[in-house]
Amino acid sequence: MNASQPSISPGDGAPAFSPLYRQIKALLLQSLQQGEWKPGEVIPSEIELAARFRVSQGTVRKAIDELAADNLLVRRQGRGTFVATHAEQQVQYRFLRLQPDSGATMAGEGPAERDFVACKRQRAGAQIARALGLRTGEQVLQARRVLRFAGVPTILEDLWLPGGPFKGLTVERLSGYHGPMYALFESEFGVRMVRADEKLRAVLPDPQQAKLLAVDPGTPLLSVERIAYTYNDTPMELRRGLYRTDTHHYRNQLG
Amino acid sequence: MNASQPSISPGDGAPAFSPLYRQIKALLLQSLQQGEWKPGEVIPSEIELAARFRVSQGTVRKAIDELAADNLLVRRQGRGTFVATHAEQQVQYRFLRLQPDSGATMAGEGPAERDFVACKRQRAGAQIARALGLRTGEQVLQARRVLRFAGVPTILEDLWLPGGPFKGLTVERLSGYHGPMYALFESEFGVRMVRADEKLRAVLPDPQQAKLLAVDPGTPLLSVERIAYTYNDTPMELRRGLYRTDTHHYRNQLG
DNA sequence: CAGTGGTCTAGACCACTGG
DNA sequence: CAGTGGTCTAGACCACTGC
Repeated sequence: MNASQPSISPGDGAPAFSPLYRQIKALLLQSLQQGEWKPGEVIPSEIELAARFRVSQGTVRKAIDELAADNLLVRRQGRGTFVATHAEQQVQYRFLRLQPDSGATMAGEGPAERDFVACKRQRAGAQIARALGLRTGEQVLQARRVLRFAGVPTILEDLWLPGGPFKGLTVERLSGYHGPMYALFESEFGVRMVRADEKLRAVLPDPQQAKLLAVDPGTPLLSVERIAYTYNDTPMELRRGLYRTDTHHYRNQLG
Repeated sequence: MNASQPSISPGDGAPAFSPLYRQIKALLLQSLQQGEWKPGEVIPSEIELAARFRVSQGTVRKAIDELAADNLLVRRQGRGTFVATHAEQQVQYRFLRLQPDSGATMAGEGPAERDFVACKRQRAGAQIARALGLRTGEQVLQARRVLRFAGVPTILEDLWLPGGPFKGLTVERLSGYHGPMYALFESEFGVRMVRADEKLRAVLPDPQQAKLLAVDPGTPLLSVERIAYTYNDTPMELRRGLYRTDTHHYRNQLG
């Protein structure tokens, strides 16, 4: 990497030109992905990184700015720049948009009570395999749980994880852990969820689902299908949730 | 405004210190809000603005960067910086997250067919008034429409607008306009919607709603309540939508 | 070719944190 | 008080647009 020589690749498909700070960003991403710095840890100071990449501090700064905007890094003035993590109280339910209809925050209701109904190995069907980027028949872990708030069952979730990265995950491990599930994935399996896509629908529960949520089978429920991704847009989790929306709602901000 | 003299206000409530570029940002926002530059128009170049505010180009740049991140401005290299608008083909359905289950984009289905069922003046009830920041009994406009895609009724929307800013809006005006409704609001009433909050629920339609959407009354539908805001976090529209999710889904990206 | 935004640098100084 | 990120400046040069 040389300041006066950004590596241009003319004739490329899409980006005929990549500015230096994006190349630095890519290198930082690579370090994150390879675990050089773990979630929650500090990364080297801007000055150190500038020296390492033989680039000005301003260029490193711009690369870090983008990674911070992507929620991969967190800047803290006077302290340093940290690798983002799901294991912090402040951002407990980072990917959960369900809120009680009363103004109260989700955390305000106290931590959810979690009951894991199952956790078992399976061979991936075509649909699951496609969502997780696996081949049909590869091993996946499947788990089901119910979340209760103030004693009321509110969310029923099924989730599928690729068997390889999550080898050794058991229902005991899941049940015994208190804190965000994605924090467990980080610390125990080195898998950090970076972003997710959700598809929402209104549906009616089947009898078993209705029973688990303690609602009448005619109650409309919000179906939330989520695919969560690690670095590099690699899908690492498929989750299908059923949310009760009689006392809660799904909140979304459009900018 | 002076480069060497950022106006610090010690003893303030929250921000004991406001950097220069944020003060510039506030001034630019004020100009946008007062209509000095209208949606779709170019704003002065960075160099001009730097001279006007007696600040370096870099400082103006950072202010504009934030406004662009907020989708209030759009930068176009080689051309200039423009005031964002809803009247552009590229971002036709900026606030509509419903997509057909097939990979196709919404626009790919061709423009929606719109039928306005009603548009009338009302006195705001307590709920509507609160959502729009009005007093109970103030005049509001209420409209209802059905959106069809490929002939299939898919969305039923009720919307409420404050009577003051939207004086003169009629069902003819709405029906005769082709293009995003928010673009009409910009050009005809000088109201630019900047952001919106949505609350989603799964519900069952009442008989009238079911009839308008041509579905069985037992069909679960996605209820989307939206409050849209102009500059300054002023609410300017309440919208209640019912979406069919048998052929479409609501897509959300979590970062 | 002039004008615009985009990148990169170097250096000075400020605000915040922790020992 | 040393070290970190945050702000601001000034100047050089690059990439893109339109005339």
